[in-house]
Amino acid sequence: MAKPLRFRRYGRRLGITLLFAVAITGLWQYQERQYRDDYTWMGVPGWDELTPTSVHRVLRNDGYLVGWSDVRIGALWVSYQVHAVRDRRIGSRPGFTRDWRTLWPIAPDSYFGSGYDRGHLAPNYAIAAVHGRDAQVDTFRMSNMLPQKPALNRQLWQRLEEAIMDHFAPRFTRLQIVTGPVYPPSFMENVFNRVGLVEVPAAFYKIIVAPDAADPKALAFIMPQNVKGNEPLDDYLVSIDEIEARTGLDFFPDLPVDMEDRLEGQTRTEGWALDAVANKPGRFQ
DNA sequence: TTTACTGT
Repeated sequence: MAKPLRFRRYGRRLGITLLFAVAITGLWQYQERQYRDDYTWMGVPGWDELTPTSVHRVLRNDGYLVGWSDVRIGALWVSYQVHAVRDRRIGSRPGFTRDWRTLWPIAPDSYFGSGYDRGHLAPNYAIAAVHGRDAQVDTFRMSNMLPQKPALNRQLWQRLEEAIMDHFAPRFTRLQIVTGPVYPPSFMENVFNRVGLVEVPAAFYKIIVAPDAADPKALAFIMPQNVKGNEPLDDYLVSIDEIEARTGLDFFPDLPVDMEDRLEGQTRTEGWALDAVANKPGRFQ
């Protein structure tokens, strides 16, 4: 007699729990889709082949998404959008913070004494100017940092980020940016090349897309760690296909096939006026 | 000030 009653009660509790789970999952997925639409174009980056070094999970932030790898112990990509802004003032630089979602202990002081900078993937200035203070604070999470040589971080890379906001963004309604690391071909040969737990990339890529142009345009760069900093930006132009080959990632997976070749298979610079900024000196010399 | 960071 007691048994069926207990079972009924248990069943009701299970039903309520399930209902909650469905509701919360639905809400979460709705929010997830919202984020993906706001921060990506033609789909979230994925992987071509299921290998340990290409698997990642998505961390959502205010203003940008991170594809986080628990094998590299670092981001494989960040995705965000920018547009030209009239008010160029931003808040002061917030402090670096731990990101508990990574589970790996990566502290703000983990890079101290390594000779590497804590290089932003989603940049402080652009995210702050376009998406506001909360988003700016999120860019200082350690999950958004990778070890970057000072000459690259403070000069060549900084010049590219400045060109995006000052020169490219005003030419189009909005830009979709995807940026991240390029690792050496052999995982085992680089496996102990780490700052703390974070694997040191050999180079960094940045993809810039103007999606709303009548004929969508893309620019892509790969910049190695060892640069002087004053090189012309266009020395590092590549196709998106080359970045896909060197990272194992698949960018803009929802692109129609005919557009894919034009956008990803070639390096086309017309419409960007790259010459006007390629040799512009950096702010920090 | 308005674009990086550094055992500040």
